[in-house]
Amino acid sequence: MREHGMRVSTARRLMLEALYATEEPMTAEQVAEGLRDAPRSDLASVYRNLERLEEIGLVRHVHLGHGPGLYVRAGQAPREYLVCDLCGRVATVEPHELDEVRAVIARSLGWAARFTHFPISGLCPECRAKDPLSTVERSAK
Amino acid sequence: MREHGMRVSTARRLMLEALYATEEPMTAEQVAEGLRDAPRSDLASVYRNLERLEEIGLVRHVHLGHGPGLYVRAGQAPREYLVCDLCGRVATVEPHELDEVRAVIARSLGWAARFTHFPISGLCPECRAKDPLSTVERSAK
DNA sequence: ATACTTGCAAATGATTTGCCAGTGT
DNA sequence: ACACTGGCAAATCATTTGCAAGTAT
Repeated sequence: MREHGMRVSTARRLMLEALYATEEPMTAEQVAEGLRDAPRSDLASVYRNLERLEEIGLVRHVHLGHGPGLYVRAGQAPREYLVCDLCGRVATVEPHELDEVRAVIARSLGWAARFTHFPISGLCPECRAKDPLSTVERSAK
Repeated sequence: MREHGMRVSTARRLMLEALYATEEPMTAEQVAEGLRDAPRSDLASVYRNLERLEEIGLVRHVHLGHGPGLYVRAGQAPREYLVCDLCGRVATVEPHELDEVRAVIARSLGWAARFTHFPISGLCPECRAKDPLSTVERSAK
């Protein structure tokens, strides 16, 4: 952080601790809970800090559905996501599992796809099996 | 609509006219503008109706970035989207253009992917070329 | 006539901004 | 000391809900 002219405050330290303690994406609110012991916490500051930490590449965020944005620790090979439009299930995969998918997209469309910010959405294997031909226009909130 | 016990009001007719006049996804606010001539309009009603129309399959919605949700007319073969994390560009493709991508995802992961609700996000051909190795953690708002 | 619809006001949920006091360096 | 931070209150944006009055059928 220091390299970016940022100070190392307890709040920021605690936030990073919370975020780096797991791979699970969490809401700003959940990150704030990591500060509940500290003198005081405040969502506004948490949002401000999440933004700063994201700018310097220590944190990133994902949109996995209709809820609030989710924050995750950033890393060299960030995990990628899939969400089921029917049951809402979220699957997490290591980037290499999508190498082939990325290759096909690159070849056929010329885009360098990443599913770290928006997930691959569709039907998970279970719902796919259960549901008939599923027009699937209803999305699991 | 009638088949679903819904009444055919002018508001709804106008909303559908606005939505079916283009393939472009639009915000609830933009849909509401289609009613500006009518006696009065109201965003609350527009949202209520968009929800109903979505339930009966005449409308669907997409999330293409950080902004508000976008509504589009629903159809047999709904278009699918790609958005660039850097320049924000949105590309629209016909479903068949993604058949191979879908096939690979189905084979390797077992999911039936659709990019009608969440786009494929990543780097468009241009940004991909310009940007070096782009860690790309900053996403175009 | 009845039930579905709408406008309007107000509530929610998520996130942002302004401002001044607090504190790393 | 000085500039960056944090708390608090209030503003904003997108969307939802309650309710009484309006209107398709």
